[in-house]
Amino acid sequence: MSFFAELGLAEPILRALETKGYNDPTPIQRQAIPALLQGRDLLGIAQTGTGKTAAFSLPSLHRLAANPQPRKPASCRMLVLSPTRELAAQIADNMKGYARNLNMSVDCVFGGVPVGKQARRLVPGVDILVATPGRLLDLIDQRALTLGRTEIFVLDEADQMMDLGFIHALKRVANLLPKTRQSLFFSATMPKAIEDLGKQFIVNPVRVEVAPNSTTAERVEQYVTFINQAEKQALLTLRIRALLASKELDRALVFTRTKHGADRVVRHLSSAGIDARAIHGNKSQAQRTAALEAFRQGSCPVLVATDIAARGIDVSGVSHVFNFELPNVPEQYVHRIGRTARAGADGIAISFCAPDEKPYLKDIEKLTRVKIDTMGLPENFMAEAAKLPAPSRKPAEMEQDARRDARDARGNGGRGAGGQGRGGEGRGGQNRNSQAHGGRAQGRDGRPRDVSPRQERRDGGAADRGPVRNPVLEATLNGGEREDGNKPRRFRPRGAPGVGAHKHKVRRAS
DNA sequence: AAAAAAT
Repeated sequence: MSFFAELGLAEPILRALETKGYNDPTPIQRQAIPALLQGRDLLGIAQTGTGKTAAFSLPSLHRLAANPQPRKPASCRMLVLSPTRELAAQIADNMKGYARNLNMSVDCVFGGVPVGKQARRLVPGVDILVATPGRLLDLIDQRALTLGRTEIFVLDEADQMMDLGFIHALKRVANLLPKTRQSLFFSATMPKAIEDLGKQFIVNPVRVEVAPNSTTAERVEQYVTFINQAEKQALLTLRIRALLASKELDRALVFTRTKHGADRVVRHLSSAGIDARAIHGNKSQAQRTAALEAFRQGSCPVLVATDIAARGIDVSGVSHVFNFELPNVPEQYVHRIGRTARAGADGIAISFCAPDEKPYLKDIEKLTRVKIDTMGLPENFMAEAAKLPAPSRKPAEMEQDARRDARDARGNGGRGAGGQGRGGEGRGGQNRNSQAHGGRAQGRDGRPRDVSPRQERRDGGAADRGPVRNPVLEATLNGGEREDGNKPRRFRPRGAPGVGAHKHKVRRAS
């Protein structure tokens, strides 16, 4: 008999766990499951890779199954929100596994794919719905879904979901949920200010914390190499080449600060003969899915990502995490390196730190209370670097596209309608390129774009950036206080000159 | 300052 049985989980759930080969509950599961079975609200803080998904899934499934309800049209009994599409899909997959012996439907909805099919699937209602915020609200606005019968509300990566960019959507969703419900918030990091903000969504929560706030996974060996920005690319290429040659590297995840940066790194690695793919928010959903899948399956050993992949993504065999640039939010470092050393494995995290990034490194070391060891440059670095081939040039037309996009994002917001429908409904995952080049999304000059959802995203962003970024409005929403603990930022219209002099002081008051 | 998330 498994130790999960002692927690009081129902037999069909125990059998599903057996199938998966799970015997021992992790610490967060051991602490969270009894409280959740009682119906308590919960604030769960745990390192990555500690089984958070099961911690909220198992007791929730148990409670839903213990109180069976006929399915109600356009409603869900349990709602799970995730900050990225990939994470939502992963959570839904896991939950389907846990629910396999129960008569319980699990569905997942997110943007970047046709909405029609999703809306139709919701017509009879589902038991468990995993979603990203934008598409969820879209479906609600279309009357494809109501939340009036939702019994359990789960917020994964809760700290990120309460960040400026998400808080609006979150508040809307929370207002649509019944007052009496069970709410569960999970995250690996939970800054105090965010935790306070969360209290308006959650009632007298049990607080479960299995590791000190913001600690990094123990089994990750962490290193930092001090290097100029201009030399980072050569260093990354040489390091990965050597690690691949010596078979030390199974899979490597490389984090960059920007989407363009991720593409640039991929071009450099590719021209050096290293198979790498990029995943970031400017890629079409099909490209994102394909890149992650190739990385999972092992056909592509190097995935270059923005922070889109920093959280939650669970790929086994990630032996190395490279921080090509250091994250400026120190919590993000914890999430990033948590992509390695998952489920008992070891991992190595190597960060490249340019002179101007040293303050970030300091913040990270302060947060994690770890002094990160220095890793020197490889032997003959300069000579070896000089031998590397020049990267394939980014096509000039892409540069033009980028400039035009920037202009569009500043100016007219009125494109929206052009991006409709593009015949995607029946189409499966692959071959989405032809779609991007097909029905829609040519530039104004009619040239097809490399990436389909970008333009819409930009416009949408421009349209709602004003209110979301407005600290005055934020303060109002938060009851008169800036909840993030930062000094209010001055609202500045796009394109207006900034206040660069404060750059460093603003970042961290304490 | 960047990234993510709807069309």
